Amino acid sequence: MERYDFQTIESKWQKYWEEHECFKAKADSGKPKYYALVEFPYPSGAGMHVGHIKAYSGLEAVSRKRRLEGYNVLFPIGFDAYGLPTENTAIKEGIHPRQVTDRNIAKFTSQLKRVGFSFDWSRVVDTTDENYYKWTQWIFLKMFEKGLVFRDKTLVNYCPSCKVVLSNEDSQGGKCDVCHSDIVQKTKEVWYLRITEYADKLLEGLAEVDYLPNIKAQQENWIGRSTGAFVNFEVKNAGETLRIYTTRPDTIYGVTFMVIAPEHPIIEKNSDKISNIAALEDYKAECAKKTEFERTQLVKDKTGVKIEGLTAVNPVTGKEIPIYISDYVMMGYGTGAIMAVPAHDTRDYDFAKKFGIDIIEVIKGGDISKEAYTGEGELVNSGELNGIKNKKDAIEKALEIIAQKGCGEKGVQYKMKDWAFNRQRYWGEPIPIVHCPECGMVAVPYEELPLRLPPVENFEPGSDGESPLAKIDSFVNCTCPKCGGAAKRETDTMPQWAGSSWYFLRYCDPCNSEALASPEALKYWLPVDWYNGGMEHVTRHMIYSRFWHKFLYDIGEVPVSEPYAKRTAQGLILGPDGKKMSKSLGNVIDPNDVVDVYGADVLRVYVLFMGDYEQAAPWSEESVKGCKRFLDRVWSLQEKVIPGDEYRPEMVSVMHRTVKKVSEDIERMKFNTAIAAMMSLINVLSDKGSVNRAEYETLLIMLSPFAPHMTEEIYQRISGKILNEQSWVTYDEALCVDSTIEIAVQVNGKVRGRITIPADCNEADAVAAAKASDEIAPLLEGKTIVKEIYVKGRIVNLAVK
RNA sequence: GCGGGUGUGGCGGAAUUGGCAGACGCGCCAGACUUAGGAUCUGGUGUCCUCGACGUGCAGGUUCAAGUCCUGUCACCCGCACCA
Repeated sequence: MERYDFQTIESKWQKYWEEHECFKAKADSGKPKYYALVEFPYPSGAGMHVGHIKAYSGLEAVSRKRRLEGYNVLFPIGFDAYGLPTENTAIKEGIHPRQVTDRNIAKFTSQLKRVGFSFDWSRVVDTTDENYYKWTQWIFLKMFEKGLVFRDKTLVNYCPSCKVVLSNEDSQGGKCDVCHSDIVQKTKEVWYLRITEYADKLLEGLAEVDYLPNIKAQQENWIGRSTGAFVNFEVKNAGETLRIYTTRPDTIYGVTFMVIAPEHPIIEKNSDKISNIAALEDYKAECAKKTEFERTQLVKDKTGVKIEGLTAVNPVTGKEIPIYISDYVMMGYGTGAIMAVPAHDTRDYDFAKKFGIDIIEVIKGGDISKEAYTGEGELVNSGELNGIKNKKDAIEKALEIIAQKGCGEKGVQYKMKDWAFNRQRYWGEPIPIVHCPECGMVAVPYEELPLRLPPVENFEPGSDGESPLAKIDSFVNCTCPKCGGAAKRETDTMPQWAGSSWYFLRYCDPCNSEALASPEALKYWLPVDWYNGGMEHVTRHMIYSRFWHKFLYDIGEVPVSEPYAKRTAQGLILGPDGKKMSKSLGNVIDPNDVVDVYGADVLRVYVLFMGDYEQAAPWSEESVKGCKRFLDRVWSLQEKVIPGDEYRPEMVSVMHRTVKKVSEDIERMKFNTAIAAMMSLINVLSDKGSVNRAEYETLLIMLSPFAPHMTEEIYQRISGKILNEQSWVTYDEALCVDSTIEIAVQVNGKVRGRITIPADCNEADAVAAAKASDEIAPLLEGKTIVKEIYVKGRIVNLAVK
């Protein structure tokens, strides 16, 4: 028969599906809904990556299976199109980022369609479309209204040569990515979203969702909740207190000094009482110059300066202790000040050793002359706490004492910081705020949204860390919506994470001009039933979007509190050399090349077969060929079709077993073993030399989520029907086993023979059969059987002496 | 340092959760068909010498039985990182 012509046949079915709107999700179908979501791509100029194919092929298989199972499936796609690379390309080519974006989206679209993904193309979302970012701005204003938006100063990476603020990614190693000059830390006033207000809700919400355990762990870690105590230390002759945060109030008797961050306000406030103020300022300036690189590389070497003129008093012991500044304490966590317990904290220990400060043991168990002891043990040198052995009890009692003395209270801290929400770039959503000299920060009225990006000639970065929008007078100068006076627009744009924080809501109702989506659509489709994406997005993107969603839930805009019922992540595809694919290593595989040579079905089967879906696996051209062979064998089975509306008797159990295996494995994302099971089935059928129609149709339906084009074609040829309109195949647990089975017989744990017994054989019969078998009987002669074990359907083991 | 993960043939990986280790695929070897084979088909393929022994990073342990459970240990990968 003719060879499988994938070019013709794949485009034939892609056209058919499109013309018949096979994958369009309809809100009023009467079927149960299923919302499968994949992370929408950033449309880069390089085009699609094989990683995208793997990321989408997983839920693509699930979606196709769900449709055959009778669900109304929403499987959408869109583009997260704002961002720096596009802007840089535009600058380089001297064209507008809009043009670059449109060009890249067109490229991605054609590539995705070529692979035959069953996306609902009528719901495509583009974050840079004004009908979309209108609602991104709308949500921002709602947050502004509810007090979740604020301005604050922060240190940013600044390149003095390019005069531009850089992200951490663009300033790796303390050098500017563009001109390679040294980055300095610069204070700048920027926008923040108060995500920390939602820290507890984000943490608690994890209890009600089905995320992979490691994903939950990463989110918990990112939020980083810790419980402890705030304690106020009186600062002598300054008339104020120094507030610290500690997770170990039980070690308060071991405090021998205090450390505050170099930027701590108490220094400036009391500069008149400090005799070495110049030294402190020098140190502070030195720290500001330190790059991220130096701070992390020089972790072990503690530096600092003692504050001369101020001392603190331990509120529990009354002891007077010195105060130091050091950059190992940061202003951004806790209160920017700590009580140092060198005996039981490695950082404090290093610092104390270097500065010759006392080290007092308060917990027994270590040797503090050698190193800090951070384990548990009996408390000593600790007044009323002495003798307590259990850490929890000790903390409890210490909190009691602190409360009694009125010098502190229980407290909670998070590692998660408020979300710095701005970029000084053109290609992003304008922040819809007006700065009025009279009224301060004023929201752009809702009816004026979208606040459009001005169409300008020159969108290169501004100077002194300003956005390019700052140069455009017609954009900047405006009237205050509140008082009508002259005012200036905010010129920063939103970060890339903004548009992706709610795109899954827009898919539910992508063309709505009255709301971000209609309440009916949201009620019908939410929550997302299954969300799959990369491990690199499980903290930032997922926490940001859960935060936005929870906010929208609180103001009544969405009907459920958690956006994603289930979240999984796929592993990377590595280069053929086993290293992460990168242009510089020249090990990048272009999915187009694979489609050109082998076809879309082969590519899809391979990315799912290459290994455990959740694990990284290297690309292998040879193995791609193996998948090609497999599909070719499925194709050539057409020559061996015989009539039959039911499975042949000898095929019943293997058919049912395979259907069970494939059905279950798709749900568990074990696509590799699902495909392996179908390969085994092909081997069985090849050995038989024939396949009947019932068997073939079942195989085609099982395979269709992976290789939809070929299976549609064959299905139509052998049955005259459309596979996509059929139902998913079912199995009967009782028919999965044969009536007789072969099991192994062990003697003293070693396999010595095998017997064939009825599947429902009882223990006595099985053991008897084992003992009587030709291979086993001789081994038992002259021996005593001490124990007989029979595991039903698996094994007989005879322990003999 | 903290959190997560992974170690199984020449390679990618299976193993119903304590029950025949190496499914399935690649590669390799042999054969068939061929003018030809980098196409296809058939058979073989964990290691070691002959009987039967050894084999899941390493060392112990529990068990009739361990890749799987326990104790210790090593290596690699990813994320966060002076988080008080």
